[in-house]
Amino acid sequence: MNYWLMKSEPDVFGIEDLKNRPDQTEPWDGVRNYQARNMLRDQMQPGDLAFFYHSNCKEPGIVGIMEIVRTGLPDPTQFDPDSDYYDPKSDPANPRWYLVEVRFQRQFRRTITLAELKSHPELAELPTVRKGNRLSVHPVSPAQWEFILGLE
DNA sequence: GCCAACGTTGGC
DNA sequence: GCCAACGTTGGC
Repeated sequence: MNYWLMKSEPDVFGIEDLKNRPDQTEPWDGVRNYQARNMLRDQMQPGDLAFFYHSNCKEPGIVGIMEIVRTGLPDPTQFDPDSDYYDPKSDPANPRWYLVEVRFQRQFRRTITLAELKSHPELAELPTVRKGNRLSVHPVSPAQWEFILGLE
């Protein structure tokens, strides 16, 4: 059982959108970074939990928790010429990009902002607060996970 | 295999 | 909208 943090732009897909899905479940598509892909494909397990992080918005930060329900699925958007995530170089016989399916678990009472995350020395090693880190998916240690839960 | 040019991310 | 940081591409 592992912990993760996954970023999404709320203007594109925010936690409200996940909560409002009929089954509160969504394929987490569009990851186009090899490091993040490797984690999605090789390390994530059903039952893992992930923080939902809102990026590139007015108040970036962690807004809730979701559960990883299915893993190791080829991302269909890579084969769709009409998709923003289309990748003409990906071979259907050997897909380049993968996704996991996530399910809404709960929304925090408030956003735990990036500024707040940065203010705690206990979180100095959290990739999201490290300078220059842009990974949209990354692991969270059990200690970091518990600490962040305590901030809510 | 190097590296310049270009593209993307994402905070501010 | 700016721009720093980082990733990818492609010529050589």
